[in-house]
Amino acid sequence: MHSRRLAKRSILGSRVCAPSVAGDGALLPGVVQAVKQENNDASTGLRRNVYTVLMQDGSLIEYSEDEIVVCPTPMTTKGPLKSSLKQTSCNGLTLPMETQKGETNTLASEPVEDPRGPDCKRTSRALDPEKDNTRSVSLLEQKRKVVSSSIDVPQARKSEEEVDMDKVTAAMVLTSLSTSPLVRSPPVKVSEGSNGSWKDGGCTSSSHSSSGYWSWSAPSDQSNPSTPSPPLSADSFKPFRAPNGPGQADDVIDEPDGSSLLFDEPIPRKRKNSMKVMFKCLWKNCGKVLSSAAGIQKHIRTVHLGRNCDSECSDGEEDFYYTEIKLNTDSVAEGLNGPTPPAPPPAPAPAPSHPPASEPGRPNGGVKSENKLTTPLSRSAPSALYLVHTDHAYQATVPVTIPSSTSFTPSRSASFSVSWQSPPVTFTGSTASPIRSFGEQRPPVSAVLSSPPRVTGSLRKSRGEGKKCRKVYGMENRDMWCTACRWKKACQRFVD
DNA sequence: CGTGCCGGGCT
DNA sequence: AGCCCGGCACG
Repeated sequence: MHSRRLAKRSILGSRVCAPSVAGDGALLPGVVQAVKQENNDASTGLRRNVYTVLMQDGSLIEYSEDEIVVCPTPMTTKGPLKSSLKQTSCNGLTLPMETQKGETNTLASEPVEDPRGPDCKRTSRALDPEKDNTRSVSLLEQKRKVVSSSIDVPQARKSEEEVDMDKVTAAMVLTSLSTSPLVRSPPVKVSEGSNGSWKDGGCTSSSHSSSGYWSWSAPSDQSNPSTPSPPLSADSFKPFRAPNGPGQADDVIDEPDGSSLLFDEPIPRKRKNSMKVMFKCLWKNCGKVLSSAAGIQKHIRTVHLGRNCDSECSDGEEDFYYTEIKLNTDSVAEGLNGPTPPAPPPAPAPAPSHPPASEPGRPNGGVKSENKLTTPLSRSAPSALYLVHTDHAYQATVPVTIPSSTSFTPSRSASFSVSWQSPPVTFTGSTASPIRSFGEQRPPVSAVLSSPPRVTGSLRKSRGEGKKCRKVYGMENRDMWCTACRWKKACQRFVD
């Protein structure tokens, strides 16, 4: 677990400057693509890191850590490409100018030696495991700044464990938001070369997040008591993805309590959380549902994006075209076997009106059988969505349109705001044109007024129209009703 | 009038 | 909190 984390927060992707091959002493910018340790001093057992640096000209060169230095300024402040969406400040070593301009943030003043810098712990470990290298330190510090200036991290707090979890959580949010695989693995594709293609750094975030509205109040701080919407569970972060790669360890970590948070809604839910995660293609008129992220990515890549290369040359664009949905296998089963299966609604067009379900974006292994789940359940994507809906009873979800331009490159210079409270995820600027991809998106307005759509006190909730337990099971089978129905409360099972 | 479910009472 | 039910409102 730890080893994984280390890898996750590694220096990979860092911008550095390294002496040119020409040997003229000039320092050329590059991005760390890989790090390996070499045991080149047998006597002392000293190990040194060797960084494989992707140079601006596209060449890959290995340098020892003494040879490279942190690149003082980003080579590019523009054209962050897709990375603009990637709020992964953790991995984000690319930082917007503003952040670097020594704005004194809380952490900057922290002693560098302190390995417990809230957000850089891992980074530091990964970077500088066992030596005291000033350059490394400076690199470190830079990173620290990056991170801390992007995210407001409380300085002193809780136990280390908690801190850890928080970080994990935060990372989760970021990762899921980023919906980018680039974050996970060092890009192999380098062609764009010198300019603006250092997507790996991927975290030019803060400049965009300015308009962003990050409700960090996540699980612990549900500051909006009147919000009926499900709280931000650790799970909810994952949905978007984190299929393969570094995310794994953390996913595992969060799993246990994530599920409990998952349905933390006013309604009691007795049923076990037997969820199945599926990935649905959001491409217009497609709606293909696959059981693995890899599968759906591949599908999108090949079918919609017309790329034939494998995941390695993916630039992550696929991520914007699919969403994760959660199937409550319980309900499904029940529906299928029960007396009167809850017929899926007419399914208004592609209505991923809900943020992709929340379930550990657990790496679903490789490309599994793509049809395996295209069975009863998945075949009807609508029903899947339906189920997703039912889990958020009171969260009147209003399908919305997002202001989107025609650009196909999803997140270029996009700014967005996200509120975990209720669905609103709003985009400004160009977004993926094929349908809304980020789950629920609403017009900015509603995002700002984060108060969820709720029936106000006096207004009685208009009665549901769908079948309810009573109708479905009849009075004689009262024991089959959902508890709410039994108690004459709003039915939970067949939510409209 | 049947039904969904709010509000509130009881345990 | 879990359970139950009177009674209102909606269709």
